[in-house]
This record gives sequence, structure tokens and C-alpha cells, in this order.
Amino acid sequence: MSTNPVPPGQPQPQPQPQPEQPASAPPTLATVALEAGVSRQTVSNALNAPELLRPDTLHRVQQAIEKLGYSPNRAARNLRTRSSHLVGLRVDPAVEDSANALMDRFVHSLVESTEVAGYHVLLFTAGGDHEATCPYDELLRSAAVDAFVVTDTFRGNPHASWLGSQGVPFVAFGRPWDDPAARHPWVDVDGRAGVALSVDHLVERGHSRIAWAGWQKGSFIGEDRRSGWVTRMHEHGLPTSRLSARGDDTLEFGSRAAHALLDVSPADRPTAFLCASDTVAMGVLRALDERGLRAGRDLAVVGFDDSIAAQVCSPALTSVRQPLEQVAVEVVRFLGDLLAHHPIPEPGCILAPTLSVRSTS
Amino acid sequence: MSTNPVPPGQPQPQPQPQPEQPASAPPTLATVALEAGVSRQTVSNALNAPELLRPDTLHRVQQAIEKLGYSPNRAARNLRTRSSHLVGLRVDPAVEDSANALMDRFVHSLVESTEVAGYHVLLFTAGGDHEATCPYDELLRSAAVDAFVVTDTFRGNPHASWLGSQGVPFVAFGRPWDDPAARHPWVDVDGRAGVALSVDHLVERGHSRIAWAGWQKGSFIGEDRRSGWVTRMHEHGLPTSRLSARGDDTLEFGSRAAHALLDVSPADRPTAFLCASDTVAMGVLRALDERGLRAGRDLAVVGFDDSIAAQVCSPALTSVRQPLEQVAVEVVRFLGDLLAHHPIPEPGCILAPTLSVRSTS
DNA sequence: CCGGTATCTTGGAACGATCCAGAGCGCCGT
DNA sequence: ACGGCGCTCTGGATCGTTCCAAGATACCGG
Repeated sequence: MSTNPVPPGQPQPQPQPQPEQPASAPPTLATVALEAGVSRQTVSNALNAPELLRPDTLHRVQQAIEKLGYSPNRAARNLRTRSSHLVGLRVDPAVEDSANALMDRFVHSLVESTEVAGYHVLLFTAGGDHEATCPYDELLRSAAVDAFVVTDTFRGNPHASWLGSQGVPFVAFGRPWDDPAARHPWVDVDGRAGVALSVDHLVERGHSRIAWAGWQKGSFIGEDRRSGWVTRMHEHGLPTSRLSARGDDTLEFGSRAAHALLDVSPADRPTAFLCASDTVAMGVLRALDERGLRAGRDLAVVGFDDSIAAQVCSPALTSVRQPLEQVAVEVVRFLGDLLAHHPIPEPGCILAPTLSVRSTS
Repeated sequence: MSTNPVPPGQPQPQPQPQPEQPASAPPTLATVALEAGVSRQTVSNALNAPELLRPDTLHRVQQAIEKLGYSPNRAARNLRTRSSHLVGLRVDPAVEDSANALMDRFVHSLVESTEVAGYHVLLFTAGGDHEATCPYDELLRSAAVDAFVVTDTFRGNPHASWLGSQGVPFVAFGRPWDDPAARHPWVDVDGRAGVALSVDHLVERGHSRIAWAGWQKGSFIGEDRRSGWVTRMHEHGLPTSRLSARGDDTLEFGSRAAHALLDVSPADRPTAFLCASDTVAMGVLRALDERGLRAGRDLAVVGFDDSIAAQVCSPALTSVRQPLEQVAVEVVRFLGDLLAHHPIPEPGCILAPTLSVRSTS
């Protein structure tokens, strides 16, 4: 490389940066352009609009890129295009003693789908104690992310409406239960249908006294799932009265509910339990265990979420499985439309769950 | 503001952008500087080196920042400082039928710790089929991330040495088992000590025939954990022969191992099982279930990882708990040193696990 | 042979922050 | 009173990319 010796002692206004450093400085557009004998813009076009180049030019540029191992600097690109190609996802503290680990599956699917669309997922937390700066606002204002994926609403959190009113671009996993007029895109799983599926399954197995162990009335999701039980039971001509328990989403409640529902005259006892979540179902299993009953033989139990715990516990729990991979794909599709400012005619998308049948039914 | 009117009809080389747009364009350094009556650089200093400013100037600038709701544009900052303030974390497909969901806990802790240090976590996948471009290389070359957190090694994957040889900055969760001379920082949990802890616990409970259900010989981690059993058993003067089984990290192996170890003469039967993972332990529990035995009453079982499944299954599984929150903190500490180019005298850090005692012991 | 058009390529400007060198200014000792 | 010093603050240059408008080239019919 022409070393270009400068006379010592003289102040050199332009240090004459030789564009072909050994390997220390990463290659830039200019480096590639020099190598391929074209201008910067042509290299840029080769990457962003290859159809504009003549085939032989394109080939030459691609070879130069390959040879130098060039990849465009994201910071510079982000600065120019005013977009970061990142989507923010808030991670909540993992709740202990809860079987709800569906986030794992969803997060992975989301990362995969976003990568296909040319994006990446950035994680952040609620921000702890100092509520001074809302992390959503902060990340958006500093252009750290282009949009958010919000999963709060899937527990019925009315967080989304605030974001919507602020003009924050986001896609929700979970329906805007409390605000049917919400304009933001969302994807959700039909919990009602999932429970109905479970009812059918249990009826097919010969059950007629099927109990519901679900959440308290405040929860939209809880009511949705429960309505699947009520409706489908009635469609089968089966009773629901005295077969329902409500409480928190805890093991302890599940256990208590099962004991209460079983502490009645033999004729009134349920022969199967439908649960609003795997956590509750695990509680029910514990109660059966305590009573010397065996799920799958003496009684049937069906959970909801198809968590890892459901898969590995003994006996393995039949559970409603959410199509999280599909959810992620749909979320990313909406994200793409949102960020491209495409009109979004139908902002909602409901997917059907399936039933993972295992030993407890 | 000096409007500097240009003669009409003349081509105006500088469109003279008025710096005070209504609210559509986000504020920049220049906007804030104008508002506070100082220069750009002074605003920059107010954020990055406040001690350089006179208190009253600082206050004025801070008020302007507050008033305009300014936060610095990350892309611009990243471009100038040649760092993204992001760390990459690869997420692997969630393995079904495995109790190993410790990633959830670790990821959250990691996100929290990195935020405290002024960083964020970016997720990416292995890249699927097309191995053409290694995602690590790609992300680093494009300056999308400053460094990586690698968790592969905690399953004994020799992936790390390749990264190290490439000069990729990263911190590993997991020891460089196969390369003690590795120079990269790492954090690990003392699995051997965790198992020794379990042995002590079981001995205290009166057990003397304590079996080991672990992984095949290839696994460094498996051997490490197993050595905790062997060593501590011998220290207690207890036998280990004919009390060990090896296989895959699956439910099925756990179940098979338990059956095999129990299918011997009563005097030779173990009264407790130590497992290399919760997955294996769940398999053991299933086997006991199948034999009409009850863990915690007839036999003791101890797992490893303190997964969610361990917490919610019935009976609840005693398990070795990795201090993932601490691991994350140490990882981030190393990251900070690494990125600040501080010398790292001792690149390794081993943390002690604890035992979560539950019903099965 | 020439002007016009479609195709391909080019250099300059801009994105918004930080680095750098130097300017203004108040304070001190002599 | 003055030079020197330290503390603040300023303006210009820069990071690497994409946008923009205009230049160069090739192809075509008249």
C-alpha cells in the first residue's frame, strides 16, 4: 500500500486516509466502491435496488463486497433512513410458581419472524421503580426502536389504549377487550374455541359432569374462556350449575377449587376438570394427588397453554395449545404494514388453538 | 430568529430549515441549544459530561431538554461513537418436552442488568438453514451489536473457542471446559457443589443409598455434576457402585433409569435419586408413579435447574437452583470491562447454587 | 449524422450526534 | 497593568449511509 510519507514537522491538513487499510478498519461503501471501480451510490444501489444496475456492474460490485467482507453500517443507515429496524418487546419478571412459560415459545417465534422481515427484537424492562420516564416513550423518542410488540393485553391489561392514544406504533398480542374501537393491529387466540374443543374432547371420552376452574370475573380472558365452557356444555345439553369455581391464577386456587368441587355427594361430583390455565390445572392435579385420585383414570383434567410443565409432569396434562408460531407471523405481518404505512383494513386477527391430548384425559 | 430572506427566483443553495417546527419533527441537539441559548456542544456536554458545565448553564440546558422532551438520537450517537450499546443474545428454539426453561429467568435478569449499565439486549437466531453468513459475524460487522452473550457453552458446546479465535467480543455463561486457556470472560455455576449440597441434604434426611441419574460421558457439565455426587458420597463413606445410570437429557431416559435402578433386590435399591437435570428428574417421577411409589414418602428425588415444572408438579420437586440473577450481573460486569477495554485479570467467575427443598425429599 | 430518450452512474448534501482545537473571559500573582 | 492560567463555551469537521438532481453513456429513429 502506498505509504505516502509526509514531511515530518509539517502540519498536515489532510492526513490523506488511505482507503485500503489492512483489516483494522471495517470496510465502508467507499472502500467497496474503490475496489469495484464504481461510485458509492452504485454500491448502495447494488444492495438496495439491484434492478437499477447493469448485470455486469452488479456482479462486479457483489464480488467486491464478498471479497472485502463488507456489510453496511447499521448506525449510518438508521440515521439516514430514520428507522432502526428494531422492534421493542417488554419482558416481565418471570413469575415463580406459575406454569405460564409460553413466552419462551412466543419470543423465539417472534425473533424468527422478525428476522425474515429484516428486523430484530430488542428487549427492555418496565423500568423498575423510577417511573419518571416511560420506557416506551424513551425508546421511541430516541429512535431506538421503530415499533413495539405488546403482550400485556393478553392478560387483559388496558395498557394498550394508552399507547394507542400516544400515537405509538405497536402490534398487540391480545385483543383490546375493553376498547372494541381501538385502531391498533392485534392478534389473538380464540380461547373460547379452545375450551369448546376441550369440552368436545371430554364428551367424546364419555364425560358429562365437566367442571370449570377459572379466574375471577374481572378478567376478560377468563370470561372468554369460561364462555366456551358454558356455551358448549349447553349445546351438548349438559349441566353447568354447581360445577364452576373462580379464583386467582395460582396453584393454590386450583387445588382448593378441586377439593371444593369434589367435596359433594358422589352423584354431584364432576368427572372432569377444565381449567383456565395450566397453573390452575397443576393445582387441580395436586388436589387429586392428595385425595389419592389419579388423573386420567379416575378423573380427567384439561389445562390451557400447553406449558412445559404440562408436557413433563406425571401424568402428562392434556392442554389447549396456542399457535404461538402463527401468532408471531401475523404480528410481524401487521408490523410490516404498520411501518410501511400501508392501510390496515382489518386490524384484528383471531387464530384457532388446538388440543394437545395427553394422559390426563 | 434572523430570517435571512433570500431574493425570490434565485436558486437557494441552502433551504434554510427553520429549526422550530411545531412538533412533527423530534427535537435535536440544535433545537435544544437554541432553546437554551447555548451551542450544540454544550448541550451534548450537559448529557455526557455535566461536570464541565457551570451549574446555572447546566440547569438551563436541563430545563430546555425537559421542556422539549428531548432524547438523543441513538443512530447518530452510535454512528459517531462507533458503538451500538447493544449486546446480542442468541435464542434457540424452545425444546419441547424438556423442563429446561431457565432461559426465561436468565434473560430477564440479563435485560435488567444490561439496562443498568446503559445497554440493551438484542435477540437473534442461529440463522436457520442458510449458513452462508454467520449471524455473529454479520451483526458484528454491521456494528449492530457491540458484543455477545453466549450461553451455548453451558451445554458444553465448544462454540466459544471459535468466537474467541475470531476476536469477537463476548462473555460466556458457561466455562470453556475444553479449553482452559481461553481468554474470554465467563461466568458459571458450580454444578458440582450443587450436587454435593443435594447429597448432604439427602444424607441429613437419613438416606444412604443415593443413586445418580445423569448424562452420557461426553458432557462436561454432566461429568462435573456427577463428580459432585461421587466425591461427596465417598466423603460420607457411602457407596456409589451400581447406583449410577447415564443417558440422554430426556424424560424417557429418566424413567428408564429409575426402573432399571429399582429392578434389583430390595437391599440394593436406592432410596433417593439425584438427577443431572429437572427433565431427567421428571422422568424419574413418572417411573415412580408407574410403580405406585410416591416421591417424598417412599423415595426421595432431587432435580437440577429449579425449573418451573419442578415448582408446580405434584409432588413438587426438590431441585438445585442456579443463581441466574447473579450470573447476569457478573456477565454484565464483564461486558462493561470488555467494552471499556479494561484489563480483565481473572476471566472466570464461579457462583454457588442453592437448594430449593420441596416435597420430593 | 444528429437530437432525443431511456438507462446507468455520479458527486454533493443531509441525517444528528460527538471529537477536536481554539476562542472568550474571569482570576491570580507579580 | 499585564501575561498566564484554568474554566466554559463555541464552530467546524466527521462518522457511513441514503436522497437528490444532474451528468455520462448507449440506443434509436429520422
